[in-house]
Amino acid sequence: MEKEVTIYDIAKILEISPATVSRALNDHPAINSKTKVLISAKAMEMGYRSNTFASNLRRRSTNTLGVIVPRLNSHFMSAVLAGMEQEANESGYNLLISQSLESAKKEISNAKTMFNSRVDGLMASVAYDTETFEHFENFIKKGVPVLFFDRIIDHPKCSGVAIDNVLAGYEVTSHLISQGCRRIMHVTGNLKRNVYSGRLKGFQNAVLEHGLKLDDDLVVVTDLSQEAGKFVAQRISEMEFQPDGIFISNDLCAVTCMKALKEKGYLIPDDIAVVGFNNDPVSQVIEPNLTTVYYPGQQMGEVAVRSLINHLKGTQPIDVSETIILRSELIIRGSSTKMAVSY
Amino acid sequence: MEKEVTIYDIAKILEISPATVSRALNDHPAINSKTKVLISAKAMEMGYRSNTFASNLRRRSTNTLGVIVPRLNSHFMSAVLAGMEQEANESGYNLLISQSLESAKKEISNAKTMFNSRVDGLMASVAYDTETFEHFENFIKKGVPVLFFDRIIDHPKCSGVAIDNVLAGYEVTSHLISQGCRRIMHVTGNLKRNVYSGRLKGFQNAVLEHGLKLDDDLVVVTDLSQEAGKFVAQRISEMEFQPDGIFISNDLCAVTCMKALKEKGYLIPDDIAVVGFNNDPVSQVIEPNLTTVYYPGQQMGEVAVRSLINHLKGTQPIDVSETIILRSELIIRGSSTKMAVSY
DNA sequence: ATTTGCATTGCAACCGATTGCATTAAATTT
DNA sequence: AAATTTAATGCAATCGGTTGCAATGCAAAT
Repeated sequence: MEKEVTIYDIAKILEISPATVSRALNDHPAINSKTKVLISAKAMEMGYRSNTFASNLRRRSTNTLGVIVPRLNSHFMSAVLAGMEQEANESGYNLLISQSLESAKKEISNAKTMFNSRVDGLMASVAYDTETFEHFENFIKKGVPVLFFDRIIDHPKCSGVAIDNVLAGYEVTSHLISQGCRRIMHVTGNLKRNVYSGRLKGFQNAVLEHGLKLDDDLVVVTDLSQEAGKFVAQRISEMEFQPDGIFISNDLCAVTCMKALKEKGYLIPDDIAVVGFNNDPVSQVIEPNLTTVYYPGQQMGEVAVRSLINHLKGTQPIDVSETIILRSELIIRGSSTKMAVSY
Repeated sequence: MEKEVTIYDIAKILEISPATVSRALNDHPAINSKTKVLISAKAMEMGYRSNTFASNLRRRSTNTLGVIVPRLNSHFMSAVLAGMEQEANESGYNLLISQSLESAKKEISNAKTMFNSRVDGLMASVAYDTETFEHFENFIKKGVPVLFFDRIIDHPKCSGVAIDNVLAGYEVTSHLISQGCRRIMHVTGNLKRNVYSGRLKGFQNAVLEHGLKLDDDLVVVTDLSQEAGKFVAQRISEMEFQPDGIFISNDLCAVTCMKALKEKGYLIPDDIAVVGFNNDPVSQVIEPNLTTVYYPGQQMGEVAVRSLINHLKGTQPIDVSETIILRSELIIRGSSTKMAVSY
């Protein structure tokens, strides 16, 4: 273990005060530019590196943003994280990432860790079964901005970045109806989460608006896992009045369901049209290709970080929360395009 | 912004010294157990939270592990990260994650950030075009352990976690040969990276061992992107002596290639058998399902963290580097199973 | 020549927890 | 009862930057 070079070492060698060294290295305006050059050259030469802790301790900020996501290993989330990382990195912030594994308990524990690590800001996409808000309240009390993304919680003091899930759900459903579907099933996740309740809402709006009937049997709440996809296919095959269209709130689940339906002999889209959500790579591999909703994960991550940093820098007042709605896009592919549409 | 509670506040109220408070909270053996109870109760009551920076500054350690990956948004990487996060979390460590986007330059800059953040240990999977080792050298000089995973660099002072790529490449190729393939193409990535050079080596070994001919035309170095998949399909269709099997070192690329080949009228596996690598979800969606090599991302992440922490805790001496080889598994599916094998 | 103003730099007190060493009180031994 | 351990706590220095305020020097203004 080598000894670290400190600003005191530099100061001693150059016979100036540590304060000047500190200011010079931080490009403080009161320092003569020649002195700055001299100091930074020496610092470089001596292999100096700033001690973040000493700095953080004194400045009371960490230059670190916390992120809590349900799962790291989903196509969408990794896109979000990639965007966050890129944007944070460009602004000189670090990212502290943890996953709740869809458990409220772990989310609370993660939040506590982030809190103790004194992150400057927190970004979270909440777990399936999160009910309370208490673990975020601490941050707000201390003036640490909290921003939700994708799975957001509506709170007057928290910003949010999401898509218009109601609209997306509405568009998907309208599309299915325009393709001739009259009995559409909707497979969704925990309705506590805005993403799922919103899409359901959009689904219901579209169904009603087109004069179709809402049928409780046609709304299936699952965990949207691949197993759930198989389960849904099985359930459909056992139904008396089978649906002619399905809207599944997750591509991986939708694809598994399609595979199972195909195995049971259903023709897609003729017997049953299918639409997913997320534009996961698998949607372009399944035959026929899966109609889905694209929404920009990478961009969502970038926007979230940018918004949070604006708050931190005071560009945006901290007590003004904003909700940013990103555009989503229905991508129509073979799984929902009935060739002969008869009205 | 509320005022933070410090050990001094607790000390003042209880009329004891801050030193005792500090020791009590850290469960120091020299402190009376009744005093401990008293102090921690008071700390809890006052909403005390330890200031990590003050502590880090004094203790000269951060409880943080750095991770540098080529890309966050790949199925494999997110599995690795999920594993790392879980294991680190359980051991009380935080994760600082950044991506190089396959650029050596960004990797170097990321390494510098990690270095300045004084991570206790570093885990890295190197970028496509990384040539130098210098940016890791700094860590080693300071006694910070560096561990490579998946895309590893062989260095006497660094540990590594990976699979046996030579063996995996050998198994894939032998399998294709056993299915009757006699002219096998291998599509791979930058050969500077062990994962690709290893698999190529295994490929070559298998080809030679079975008395087949090595043909330079049949080894294609690409970036393994989806575009590369299309490109390969095009190239095959233009070849005079076309291959009857392809081994592509990445599932997403392989799947795109398969799709393109199917569009061109090739029958898979009968005209051309295809094998990928990684067991990405798409491999089970493409028709026919893609034969591939599974290797445990989540587990790789867990093992990496555990190994690093063992080094840190001194369980494992820091100057003893180890290379852990995880088992990979060939998963045979339809894309490479020629029904009638004729010898 | 004296005053005023500005540009630089230094002093010294923080930030909050940790820890070697000293101290005190209580328990044990002789 | 005196001497010696042992247990428990306190003192004060330390980790390395940061920053309000004071001090210095020199040029411009009066």
